[in-house]
Amino acid sequence: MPSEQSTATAAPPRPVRRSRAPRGSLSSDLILDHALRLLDEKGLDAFSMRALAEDLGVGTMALYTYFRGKDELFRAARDRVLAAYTPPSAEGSWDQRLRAACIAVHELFTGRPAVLRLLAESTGNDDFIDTATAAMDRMLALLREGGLGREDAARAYGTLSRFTIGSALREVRVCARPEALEAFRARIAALPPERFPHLSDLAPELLLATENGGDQYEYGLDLILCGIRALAQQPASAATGS
Amino acid sequence: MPSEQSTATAAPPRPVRRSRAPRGSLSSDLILDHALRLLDEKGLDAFSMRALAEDLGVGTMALYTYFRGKDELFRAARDRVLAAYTPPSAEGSWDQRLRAACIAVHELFTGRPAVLRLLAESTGNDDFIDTATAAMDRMLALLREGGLGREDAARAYGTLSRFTIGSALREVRVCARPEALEAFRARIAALPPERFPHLSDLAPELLLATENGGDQYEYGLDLILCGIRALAQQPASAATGS
DNA sequence: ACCTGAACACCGTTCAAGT
DNA sequence: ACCTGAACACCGTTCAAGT
Repeated sequence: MPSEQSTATAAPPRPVRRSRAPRGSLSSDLILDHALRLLDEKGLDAFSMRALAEDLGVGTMALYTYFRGKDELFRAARDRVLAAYTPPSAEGSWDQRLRAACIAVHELFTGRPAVLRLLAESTGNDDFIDTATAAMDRMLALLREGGLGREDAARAYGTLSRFTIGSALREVRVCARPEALEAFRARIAALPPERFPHLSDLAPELLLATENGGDQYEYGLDLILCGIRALAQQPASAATGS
Repeated sequence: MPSEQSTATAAPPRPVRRSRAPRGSLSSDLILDHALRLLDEKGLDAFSMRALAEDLGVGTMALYTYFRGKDELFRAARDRVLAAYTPPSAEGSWDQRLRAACIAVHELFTGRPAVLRLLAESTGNDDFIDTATAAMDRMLALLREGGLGREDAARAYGTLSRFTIGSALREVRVCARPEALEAFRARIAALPPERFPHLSDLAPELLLATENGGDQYEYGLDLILCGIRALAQQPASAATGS
């Protein structure tokens, strides 16, 4: 007789899994691997505990022996991604290194769209993993090395992190989606030029900027770094407009 | 006999609504009013079509005669909020007016936390309401007035909008939540100073910056404006680091 | 037309049970 | 201990029906 498992004559609508999953077939690491793959491929909205279990070929409740629930699983997935962060090699002046560090964080985020959304929506209530804390510490060190005062360093860091999250979010949600880009193009082309003269006039440039998401991040980063450098050359904290 | 409605002797677990809602009791505007109130009070996560219907005292399916579904209702709610935007009065130099316009947008967003999340998660596939488009056009006009080239104006606008969204998100998710602030305080206090020296050293300043979310926005905005002003004084597009 | 409840196909999670 | 299915309390939405 063929080796293929022969008890059922033809598979009815039921899922493919036939028997109990063997005892050691699961682990938190394996679960997280599949969860991140599912998240990257299908997106956060399509993710569910049931879908993840099916992807693993186990019953839904098997997941609950490794994670208290969906939230805990998501936090573990997020930490797994953050742990993968490796700071860029330290070369050049303090601001060049700061620039490189920000870009690395931004790339980490855009590379994991679903995890970015998790991060953006987190209330910051939970502990972060060491690598994330270390990255933060390193950026603060660079800002201090540049000569910024205590308060300026703290606030400049806040500015960089807010811009990085906002930027990565936009890239993931629109720049990286062909349909979204196409919709943007159509919308901007349909605008009545007499009511929105500048928008219509700058349409090609706006489109180009939207298509090249990564470049846009670096462009904005440089604007902020320009302000930070100005801060570094002043004795007191002052970046007020007038 | 008392006036209170007398058919039932004692109300069983069922909801309070007793009879059919009268014919004209509903309207898209009324639905949106309640939806926005619910969204602001309970948050996006607690919102559901069923909860909204109960809040309105109608059956769930009544909502579907006014909106095709949840997405359409959310888009209408978002547009209602965006339509409430009134640009600040035009006074001062171009950069002062740009600053004021950004702050107004930021305040609009932080005032409607749930709608902000909707906006941050939107793929940008859908049309925006006129007021939002007009605000965008006005900002581009100011950047051009400042002397920025076509490409610089487009990209500077992108930078401002990315920072504004990222900043508003952070404020809504952590700065405005006492529990989140408290968690942040506890976390930062528990950090081993020998491993994260700068983070520990700057703990008070980081906390202060997190508590004063709005100030943090203006601080970062000024950093970006500093970069934009530098751009305005140069002939070609150049904000590169070195 | 406007509003309704029942039903369908989902979801996260609890619980008691199998091995 | 590890894994299971059934069940519970949700969800958005379709559908046929009432007025």
